[in-house]
Amino acid sequence: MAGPVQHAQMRASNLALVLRAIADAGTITRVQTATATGLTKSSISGLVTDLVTAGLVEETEAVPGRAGDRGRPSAMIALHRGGAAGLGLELNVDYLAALMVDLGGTVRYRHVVTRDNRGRPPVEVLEELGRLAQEAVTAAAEQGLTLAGACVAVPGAADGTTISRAPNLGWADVPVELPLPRTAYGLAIENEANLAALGELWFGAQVPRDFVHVSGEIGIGAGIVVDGELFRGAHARAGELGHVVVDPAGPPCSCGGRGCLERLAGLDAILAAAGVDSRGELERRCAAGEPTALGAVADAGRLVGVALSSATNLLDPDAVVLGGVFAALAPWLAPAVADSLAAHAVGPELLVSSLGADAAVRGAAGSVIRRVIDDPATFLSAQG
Amino acid sequence: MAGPVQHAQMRASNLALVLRAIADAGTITRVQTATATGLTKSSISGLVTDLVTAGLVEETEAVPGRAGDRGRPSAMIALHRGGAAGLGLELNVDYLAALMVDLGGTVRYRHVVTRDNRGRPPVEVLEELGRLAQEAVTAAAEQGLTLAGACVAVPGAADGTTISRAPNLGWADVPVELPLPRTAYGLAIENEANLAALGELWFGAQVPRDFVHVSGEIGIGAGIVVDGELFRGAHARAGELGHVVVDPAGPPCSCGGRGCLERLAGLDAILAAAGVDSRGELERRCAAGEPTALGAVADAGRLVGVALSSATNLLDPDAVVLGGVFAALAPWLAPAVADSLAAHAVGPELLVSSLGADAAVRGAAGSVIRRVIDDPATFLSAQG
DNA sequence: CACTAATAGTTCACAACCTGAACGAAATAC
DNA sequence: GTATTTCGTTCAGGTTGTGAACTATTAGTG
Repeated sequence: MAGPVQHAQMRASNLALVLRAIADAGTITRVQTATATGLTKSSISGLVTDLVTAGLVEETEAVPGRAGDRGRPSAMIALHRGGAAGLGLELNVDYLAALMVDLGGTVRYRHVVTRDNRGRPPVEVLEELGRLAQEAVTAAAEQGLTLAGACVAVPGAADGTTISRAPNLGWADVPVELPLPRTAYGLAIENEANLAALGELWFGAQVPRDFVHVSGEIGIGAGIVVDGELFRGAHARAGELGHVVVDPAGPPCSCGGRGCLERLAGLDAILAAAGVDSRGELERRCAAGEPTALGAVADAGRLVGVALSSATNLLDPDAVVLGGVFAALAPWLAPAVADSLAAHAVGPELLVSSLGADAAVRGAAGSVIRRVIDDPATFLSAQG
Repeated sequence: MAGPVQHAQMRASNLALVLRAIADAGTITRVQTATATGLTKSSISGLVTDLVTAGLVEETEAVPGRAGDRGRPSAMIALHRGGAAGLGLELNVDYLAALMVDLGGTVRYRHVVTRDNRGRPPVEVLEELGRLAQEAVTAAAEQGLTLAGACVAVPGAADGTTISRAPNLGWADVPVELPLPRTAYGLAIENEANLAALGELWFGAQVPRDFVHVSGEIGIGAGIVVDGELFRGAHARAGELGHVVVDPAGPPCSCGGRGCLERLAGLDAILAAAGVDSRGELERRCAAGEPTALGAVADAGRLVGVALSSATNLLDPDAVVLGGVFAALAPWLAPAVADSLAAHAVGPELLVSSLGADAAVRGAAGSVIRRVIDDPATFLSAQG
């Protein structure tokens, strides 16, 4: 599976193990770290020293100690929140965003520019995103943070550092290069629905380690998280919830099939059924208790529930999370989803996203932090 | 994620790496192993020595060499097929089976006893399975093979070494203990559909590393293989293809839902639609071109295709494999499955199981071999 | 206030393992 | 017969985790 295990890999693994133990605990002593990881005190000593000199971990002054107990008081260690930071960028249909989080997951910078990017030349949009990124880099420097890497969320599929296709933007095979300084982990590009799911995992409230995150927009996509990891499938095309068939006799879909969820319960379908032409108007009418609007949303909810019951039967998650437009419509949508989900599948909890539109950028920034925690050795060697 | 990496783990990892390289190559020299694994000649030397003394690897006399080239001829090493063996057992509704494979994947022993186990007391059935196992153990000894472990395939869910529920047998919470000698890996129990998928992966013809294997019987289950590993989900309940909804307005299912695939395309449903009362008779009528039977099978195939298209959209596999009864009915079923699959999803190849009813036992036996290859260190230390 | 007990963290000799270079082995080429 | 080439082993050297000894620091005890 993996490559050869040499001494360097051994060290790298153990550094990651210790850093993760520290991250999970928040604040912890060296001895506690030793018992948590299974390594000895001596090893922890050296590993922690390395992490401290790299600026990833710091000794906190606040020593709550084991008050009332004898013995030398323990030095508490924790992630160094002033050390590394991850830059998340988002290139979406109607906005650009940059967001930076520190090692502890705190948002240190946020800038969103709303503008319709359809029809704009890719180069121009990427240049604007580059300027946003540079402003974020400047802000990082001002705060004394070391940028560990960057990740761009895009509404489509990515392959390496190119956007292979982004249908809603009308883009295909657009290489992404941004004026960023050299960082330990470089630049990554990832689908926006996947990153939103990860954002929910890392920053959302009460989200388990196995769930399906539904990004309801004009299209319907899902990010599948299995045991805290993104599930991508063999060709990185997993999670196409929008084309799960909910009615074999239903209307034809642009994908060539019939009765796809997206065709019947995507935003366009809901708006049409409700007889309105904007998302804001739909929400207003729902809030006002307008029956046609409520009915349209409930109908969509039932179908979403059917699709999610299939997903549940196949993937066996702990929970299903409604995100995107579905999160905004949750007060009227969720009950119908819950009903039809409960009728067809056992088990999964139904949750509503707590992050709103920021989910994907936060997931992007978080993915950088995640890499630092999972592979601190690369960060150390990049520091020199 | 993993535990601490000590010297022993480093060794264990590298032993596995080398053994896998040898297994993948079939026959290979030490130098080739070094380049394949990324370890140095010196390391390979010691690692191979350990594997040879444990009896997992042997030096083959046949030295094809790089004929016509200068230099010392290379000694070829390969898996020692007379060394370790894995015992697969199957406890199913209408038969019991024992099957043994050696390290190279060759079947060294096979014994199937056909008998309806419904209504029999679990103790009695387990005793009979125990006798089958003992006969296999004797056969292993006679062939000079060292039993590395055993795995039992059951038609239901397993938890540790107990069958937590097996609806088609009417069993629940039955602990499984078999009179087996002490082995390196002990006894494992796993769902039959999952093992059938693994059997297909390891022993089937031309099966990719990402696929969904459909076990069509009275119930319909699926084994999901992702990157060569079984996908179990958060509660080991993944792959419930039988309860994917293919018609929200369909008839109620025993699970409480409506329009589940199993209710509409399970063996019982097909037999009812075809107006016959046995699987054999159904196959005869299909072979004879009887329109009602062919229609019933084709209808079921279309629904299976719909469910599989949903699975494909969610899981993004390379292929979909028809197994169990569906494999037997493939000549008449597969075209309908292929049509509806192609209409609703892009990509997956449609394959038919080549192993028949042996898939699960072979998967069970193979899972033991797999453990030997993945973790030879445990085998070494068990050998003493 | 000294002394003991207890706990945290560091240091250092030691062992396990991989590496790299040197070496021995076995064949072909001239 | 000698040089060349390739394979595999051996051994010194380096990196890393371990375990015991040691230092550091505090609370209790008389």
